[in-house]
Amino acid sequence: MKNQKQIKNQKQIARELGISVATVSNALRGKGRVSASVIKLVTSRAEQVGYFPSAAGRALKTGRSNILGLVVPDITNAVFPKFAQGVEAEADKCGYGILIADSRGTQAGQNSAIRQLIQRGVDGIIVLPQRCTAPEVTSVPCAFASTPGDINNTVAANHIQGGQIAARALLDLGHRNFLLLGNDSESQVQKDRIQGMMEALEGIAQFEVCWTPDVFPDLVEKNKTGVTAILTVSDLLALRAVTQAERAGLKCPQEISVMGFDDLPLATAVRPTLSTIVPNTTELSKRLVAYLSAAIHRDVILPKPSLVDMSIILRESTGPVATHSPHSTRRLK
Amino acid sequence: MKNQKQIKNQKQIARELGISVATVSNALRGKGRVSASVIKLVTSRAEQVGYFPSAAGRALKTGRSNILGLVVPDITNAVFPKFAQGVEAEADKCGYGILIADSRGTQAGQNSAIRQLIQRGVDGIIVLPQRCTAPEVTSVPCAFASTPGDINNTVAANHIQGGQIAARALLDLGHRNFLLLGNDSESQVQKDRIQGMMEALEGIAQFEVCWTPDVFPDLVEKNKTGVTAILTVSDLLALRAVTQAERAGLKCPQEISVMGFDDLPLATAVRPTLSTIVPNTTELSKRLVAYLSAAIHRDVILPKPSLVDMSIILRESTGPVATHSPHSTRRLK
DNA sequence: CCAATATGCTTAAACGATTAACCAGATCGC
DNA sequence: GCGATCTGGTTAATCGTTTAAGCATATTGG
Repeated sequence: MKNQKQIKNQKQIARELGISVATVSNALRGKGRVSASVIKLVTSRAEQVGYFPSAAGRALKTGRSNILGLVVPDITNAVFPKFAQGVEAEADKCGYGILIADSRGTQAGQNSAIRQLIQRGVDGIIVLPQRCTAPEVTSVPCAFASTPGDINNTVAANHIQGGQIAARALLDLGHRNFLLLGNDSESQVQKDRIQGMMEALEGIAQFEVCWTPDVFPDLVEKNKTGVTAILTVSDLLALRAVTQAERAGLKCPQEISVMGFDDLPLATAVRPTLSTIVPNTTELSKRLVAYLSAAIHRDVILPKPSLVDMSIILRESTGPVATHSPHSTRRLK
Repeated sequence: MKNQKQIKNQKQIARELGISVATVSNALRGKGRVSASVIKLVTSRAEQVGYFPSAAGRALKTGRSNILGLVVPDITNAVFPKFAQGVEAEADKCGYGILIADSRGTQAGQNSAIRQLIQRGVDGIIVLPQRCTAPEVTSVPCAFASTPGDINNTVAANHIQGGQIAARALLDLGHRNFLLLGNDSESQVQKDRIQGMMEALEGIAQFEVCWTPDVFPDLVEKNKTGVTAILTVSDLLALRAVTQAERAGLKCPQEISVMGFDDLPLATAVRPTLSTIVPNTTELSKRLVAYLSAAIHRDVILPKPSLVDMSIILRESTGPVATHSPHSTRRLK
């Protein structure tokens, strides 16, 4: 019995049941006027033969593919996975699939990725912008998930506020002399995080900002000059700071506290585990998908960029400032 | 001047040029019989109005979407990004887009993800299987990128060989007493890696296998019993081993060598930088996409699973075994 | 009891690209 | 000079779904 005919479309179901394709379509979509009995008949038959509507056919007629594009500057960036997971889950809830594209770190790549996605028929695009590059005019709705300091921003994690709570947490622990570590002074995200830290420290504590694209500061030296807390813009930098410090005999957190950013998986794998600032990717994803969904259906266009606060996770790499004077030089031999 | 009419399709171009849509299609695709002059006319006009073929229209007619699905067990798994990047780049070269789906770590999730992708009209699917689960019968070609020990495997990184070269590198450095560290004894990938290590060590060196889902072994204790080298199944485990050892005053690599796996970004962020085993994701991606592409076009179906060798990167976390007896107890104060 | 409305379904026309089939005019072989 | 072939197109059908419009039959209001 050749029970599984290859072609399972509305036409086949219609023919088998002796009704028209329009009725099949209406019955399955719950539109038009179809009797309850026919609806039951059609749906059960569809279920039975394993029918599902052709994405291409539907897309052609409706002009919607139910697919969103996601453009990331660099997939291997450690922040990407959590974000992608959030977006994928949220999109899935709303009936959207996610088509990914890597902009390969350049503005040209970003534009070409966006064009490609449009040509593939996506209904909307979420862009994690590279260097705050201005979006080209596009024929589909586009959400830019950037940072507060980016003018093109649509929805963003509040990196400035993240920097602030990082600094405040260590102020609360008694620290008054900070080293602020970044590794890419061109990155708006990093600039915003550092800015937040500086805002919170200004007038209350001493601090020094250090951009370390290649050369890493001598932490023992810094500690001798009084630094007891290091605020970094990423868990990777925090990891480097912690391991470098411990290797040089500087105990973390007893002698020096280190704060990371992003809560990467490594944060709990390393000892001491890293205190860190974590973006609310779930909420971010929700707003991004909701924004696009609204824009696609031309319901409402939210005009102003919205910010999602970050939260803090205190683990082992941060602690109260040592009770003895932080300026004391320690065991000179 | 309303130069940019919204609708840019073949019909519009045909009308404007006074020719038929068939000729437009033929001219653009280089099929059929069209004079050189008309081809130039059509292509330049298409260029001018920014025409590109509708993905839905083409997909409907040709039955191909030029989109591949990618099912991953867990996007936040740190191995994913590099793999996704390779697949995306390779797919892009072949004219395919990548639709991602997260199987949320369960077999049910995996099956539902596959079904979803099929319903979205993908031409083929790449699956990173969860726990070596058997694939459902699918209506589209499916490539399983698993591990040598998986029976459903299509193309895989040779995790067994990876374990072997990890072990041999440390044997070459003089080590003869090993600790093998895994954290998920149900994972076929981890089992294969450990198996490779054991194969290389068997009869040559002493070793102990330790699965650490939660409790981590006391490395100082192990070192006292003679262990000088730790082989792990992941960079995260290696990171934990290194930092735990250094915290306990056990110098790496002077007193203990640690080998990671996968070459995650953290491998170069931590001090000492991690020696690690790195899969050739580029080659893997190439073979996977090539396999699917062939299967889609019903050209050739490669029958036997193929394996891609891994390579080793030696950094700071591994070194020659200490010249003094490894069994010596060290500075008991 | 008849017009108005509701119900349940069918017909047919899209959506945009592809492609088999056809056709007029030019060219060619012999 | 005439059938055969080639050239450069056109016509029309098709992919699978959606949806406006149409058309019976049944139901209701007054």
